[in-house]
Amino acid sequence: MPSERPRRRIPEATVARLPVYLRILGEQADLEIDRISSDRLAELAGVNAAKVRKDLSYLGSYGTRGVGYEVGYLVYQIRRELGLTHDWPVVIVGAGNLGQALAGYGGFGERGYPVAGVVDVDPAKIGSVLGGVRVRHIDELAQIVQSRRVNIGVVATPPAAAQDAAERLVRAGVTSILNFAPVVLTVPRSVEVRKVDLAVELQILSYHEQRRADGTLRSVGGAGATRSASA
Amino acid sequence: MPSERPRRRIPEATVARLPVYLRILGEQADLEIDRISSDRLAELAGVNAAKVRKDLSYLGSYGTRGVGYEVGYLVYQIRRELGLTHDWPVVIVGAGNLGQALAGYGGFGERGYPVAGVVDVDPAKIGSVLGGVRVRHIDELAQIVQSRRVNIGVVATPPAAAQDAAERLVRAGVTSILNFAPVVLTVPRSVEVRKVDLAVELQILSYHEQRRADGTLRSVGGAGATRSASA
DNA sequence: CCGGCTTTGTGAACGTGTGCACGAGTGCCT
DNA sequence: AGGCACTCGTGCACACGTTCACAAAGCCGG
Repeated sequence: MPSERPRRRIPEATVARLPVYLRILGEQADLEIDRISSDRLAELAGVNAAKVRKDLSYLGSYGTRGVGYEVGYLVYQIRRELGLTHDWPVVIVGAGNLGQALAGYGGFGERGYPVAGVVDVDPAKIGSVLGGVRVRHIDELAQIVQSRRVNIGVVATPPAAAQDAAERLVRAGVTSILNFAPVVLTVPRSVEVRKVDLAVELQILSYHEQRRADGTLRSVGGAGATRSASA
Repeated sequence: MPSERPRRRIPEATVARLPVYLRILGEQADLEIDRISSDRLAELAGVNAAKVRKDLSYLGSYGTRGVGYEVGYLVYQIRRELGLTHDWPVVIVGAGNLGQALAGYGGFGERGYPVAGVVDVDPAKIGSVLGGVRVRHIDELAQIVQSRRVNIGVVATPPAAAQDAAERLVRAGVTSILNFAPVVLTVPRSVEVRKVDLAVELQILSYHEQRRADGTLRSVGGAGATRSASA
């Protein structure tokens, strides 16, 4: 087993697909399938086979021509590349509707992202327990981040409080933020931000519905072959 | 006021940014600001000014050289392009943790996406009320979709049930799906799917953290100028 | 051991998205 | 009225991402 790390830069688009491959490969492993072709993986992931091969080639993880890829090895490689060889504790800011749902979700910890803490400004919320974690005051944020070595923060506050939450996270030492609030966060360049915005997703869908409606001189019965769809 | 609709095809990347512009413009309108330059809008949206101008040019909505854009008119144009001139009722499949959070969220209806119904397979959940909507059995899905003219479905089921949920939605006549389950849905080409996947987002963040850690011969104190970050 | 079948890895072409730079209008001030 | 400062709209070049197509490489049966 080669311990080489080619360490080439992996394109963002590829990074975004690796988690999907990883999940599928895990499912295949559970089914005791230990070899898979790019064609099959592409089908399961809903993408083009050439794309799969090119994506995997960035890992330096070689498949075997004429045979395919070894599932277990691929899982190992992708996990390493995504930094999933150890846990990444996260801290959630905001114990409202969303914060509660996230903390109670449970899928966090199982997937390697244990909730190191939940904080809020509202004294009424402090002390209540969400998913096994007690809600603490936001002033304790820095202490939590440092003692638990947290790198990833989740912003689950109302829009008006999100920028402040982000700034506190950054000051506490967090370097990656997952933002659920519908606002554009301003942070230092060195901090990575990803946004999950329900309203944006719905509006993109309604744009397409709208377009569809405009051209509604066309067919009524939904024709079209079946295909796989990802994000 | 020109009633022309240039109706050019708008690039996907632009479509994904229009909702962000729209939200910002709405905030500006609330502040009684009725004119805005591409520079200012770019700053607030965390993007390049040229990109803003190019994006807006697809709308055919013209700004005024030397002055900027009229906020109200821009809002009107973007809303129309995104199909926000009328409500888009949505139906939620799955009344578990996530489905409950979504239905109870409230932000749906306010933003033009009223919850026309919530359905589940579990008899124990049926009848309970979420966000003013009673949970009904999944067999009533088609009836809800047709009577309420629903085009958009939300999949909030466990992974194993997601494909079935999607198929039922499609059969009922839904043409756009917002998928929260971590699976790749297979649907007819004519159906638009968007995915929101927490695990994927976290894994992308940890990839970057991982990379950061690899190169950790570099600075420790987080340097770097402040900038805006979007999705 | 050879020939045929399979599947990878990747060069090259194409399409999409980004950002600069500048011409072309517009409004304001003198 | 003329000049100046400002800001839009867009042509162009470049970067990034996707897909095709095929040579290279491995496996298997005879």
